[in-house]
Amino acid sequence: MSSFDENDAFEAAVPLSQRAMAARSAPYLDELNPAQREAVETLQGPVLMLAGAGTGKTKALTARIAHLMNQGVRPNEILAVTFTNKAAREMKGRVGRHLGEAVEGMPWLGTFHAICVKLLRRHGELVGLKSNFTILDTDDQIRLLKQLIVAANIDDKRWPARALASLIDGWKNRALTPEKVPNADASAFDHKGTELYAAYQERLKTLNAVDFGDLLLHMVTIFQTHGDVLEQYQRWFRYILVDEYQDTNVAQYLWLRLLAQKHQNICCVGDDDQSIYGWRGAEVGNILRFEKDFPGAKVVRLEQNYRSTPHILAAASGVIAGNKGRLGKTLWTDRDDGEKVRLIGHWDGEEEARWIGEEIEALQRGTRGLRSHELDQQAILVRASHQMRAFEDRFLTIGLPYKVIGGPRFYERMEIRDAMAYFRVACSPDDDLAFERIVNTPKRGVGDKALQNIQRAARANETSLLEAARLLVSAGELKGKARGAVGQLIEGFDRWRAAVQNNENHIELAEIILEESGYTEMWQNDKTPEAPGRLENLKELIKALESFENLQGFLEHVALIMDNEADDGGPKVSIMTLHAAKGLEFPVVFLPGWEDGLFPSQRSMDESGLKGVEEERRLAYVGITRAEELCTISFAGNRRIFGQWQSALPSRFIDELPEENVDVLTAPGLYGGGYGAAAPSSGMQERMDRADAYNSPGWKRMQARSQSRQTAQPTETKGLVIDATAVSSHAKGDRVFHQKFGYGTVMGIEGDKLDIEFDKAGAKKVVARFIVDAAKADEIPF
DNA sequence: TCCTCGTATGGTCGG
DNA sequence: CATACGAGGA
Repeated sequence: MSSFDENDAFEAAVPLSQRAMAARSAPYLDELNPAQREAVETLQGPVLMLAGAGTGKTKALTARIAHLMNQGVRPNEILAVTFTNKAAREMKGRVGRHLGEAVEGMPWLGTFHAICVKLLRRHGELVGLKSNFTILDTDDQIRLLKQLIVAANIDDKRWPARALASLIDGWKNRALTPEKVPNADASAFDHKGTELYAAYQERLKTLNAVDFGDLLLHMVTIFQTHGDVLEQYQRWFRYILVDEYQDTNVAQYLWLRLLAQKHQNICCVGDDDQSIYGWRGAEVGNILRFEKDFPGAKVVRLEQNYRSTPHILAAASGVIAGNKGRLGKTLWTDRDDGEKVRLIGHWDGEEEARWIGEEIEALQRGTRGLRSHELDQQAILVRASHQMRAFEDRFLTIGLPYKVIGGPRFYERMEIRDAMAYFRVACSPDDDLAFERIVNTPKRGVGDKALQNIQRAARANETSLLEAARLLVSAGELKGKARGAVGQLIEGFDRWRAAVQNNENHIELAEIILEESGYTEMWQNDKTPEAPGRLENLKELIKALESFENLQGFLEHVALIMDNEADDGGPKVSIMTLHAAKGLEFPVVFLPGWEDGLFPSQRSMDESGLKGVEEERRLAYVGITRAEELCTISFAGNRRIFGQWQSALPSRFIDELPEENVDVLTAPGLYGGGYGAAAPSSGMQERMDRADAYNSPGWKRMQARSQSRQTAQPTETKGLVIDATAVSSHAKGDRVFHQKFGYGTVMGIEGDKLDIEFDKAGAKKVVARFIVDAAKADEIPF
């Protein structure tokens, strides 16, 4: 990453300040280029570090922290905020390495949300919260809102809770409490929006709960209304660092400004070209306006890119140039040219997945005339998570190891949420939402009626649901089956709660809770194919408890951290969304699905027009700049969406790739031409012209085949002839063996694919020719 | 109260 | 295509 020549040149050309001289021996400074060094050494006053993709931003940030400490600043005087847990973790690790010791000493390095939780636990009473408030996730939030909508006699079909949730989130992102919602928004949600918002906040208060947006909103409110508290922290946090500043929303911006007002020692790092979170309230305006907000701010541009080849860089720059109102940076690199960005069109999404799979294997073996790359050096970045399926299907059938990053989250699985609900009630008995979730899970004969009874009693006596249930049980007001079962459940919670308070071993306790409540048993008795997997997940959950001191600590962690990173064994190809890829880099990157409507996404364009397209374009920029050596963009002419075949045109962003940095590939034998062959000798603009493509013979042929494929029963798919005997040689219930997944039982047959419940790997769909009878498994020399 | 089946309906992106 | 929900029967 670094070059000594550079530093020599710098030292010769630029007179060093005394401080720099004094710190000259510090190794973290020697590794920096001039711009990075300036950003690191300007400790006093506001600094905006405009850091392009791959310009060593994290390095500069961590060096700055190290430098602060070197100058005698204590770790707890530094407030360092990031957006994602991933970024926080990485920074912790890097700072730790700089200092050569544990970073326990940096208590205020974390995400906005994590830091706000910490503050709110201390000062929550100023907004009516007890310090043990619970944090609702999106699911809880929606269910709560739905209750309120129904209670207000509004048709929740026409006015869905989801819509209300995003409306309220939007207000919270803009730091608007119910009283502050502008009149212009009064007509929102059938003119009931503001009213429902206020009701929701009230409800949260009585539940002693907050949602994600509240974490910021409440802290801003406290800072604005309690000068003494604000001042305390202004004095405390002498130095503030903010990562990904382009992604801050208004509430976060206000929060930062309030804290930095006094000493103005704030260093914001960001890249306006990588602002991709507008949909959740991010305001690029915050970064564009920095110099106005903090007069006298020093702006440092990091423009030397250490990550990508010139072709990749130029392609990315070409695309992003289409955006207006940028701060503007000119990225450069001294690396060798390398490969051009590769562009290829496919017949449909499955072809695309097949081609990419083969390409990945070829690159792994090094048979493309290119450097060979292990699987963990390669990544597929998609726009929308549903695109991942095609790749998973394909990779499963060819046995290509992959991992999905940020896929369906572990903690969002039903069984995990259920188990967590038990833990939540055990820790805080008035967590009504959690109680409601599990009071009839497993089935205890508590139906709608019984639950309504409990809720009525809770309202009448102003108690939690648990206490209300206790009353009803002892008063004998619950009927038959429910009575004994609920009584038993309450006894259980009393016991478990006592155990929590006695600080008994929380891991054993968790197991006991799941055992005694009958929850584990419920899944053991369940005969659906998912059940074993769910039990497995529960074990996983128990294992996760090991790294925490107690249940409360664990619950807090889970509320804020939702990523799962169970990673076992060998190298794997990564599949993730473009959003999840921000901040990462890979030698080899595939960018599939560049079709208008998918990318840029139709929805984004419909909802936000030009602004939407610009954000999508930044997403394209982020995608391309993830690649170090080889970047391959592809699109498919046809894709099935909702089970319907739909044809699409290549993305407009493809037109924006500079011709001289792109190699147009043709996929041999796919559809005898198509885009690549339409006009091989002319320039790329023409070759890739969307109107031309639409009228080209290749396109027509694609259309025609698209029609026939909808109805036809193709005997040939994906260029491979299906072996009829392979299909018929397995029957439902057969024991079979698969090289990668091991032994399993055939649950169903669908053409050439078999639904198999593997003993170890769970339910999978696998092509028949990869399967042998279990009895014959030993004979096969794998 | 529970369970099953049918229908409708919807799919960015995350702390 | 997948899931979510409502209606209806056990």
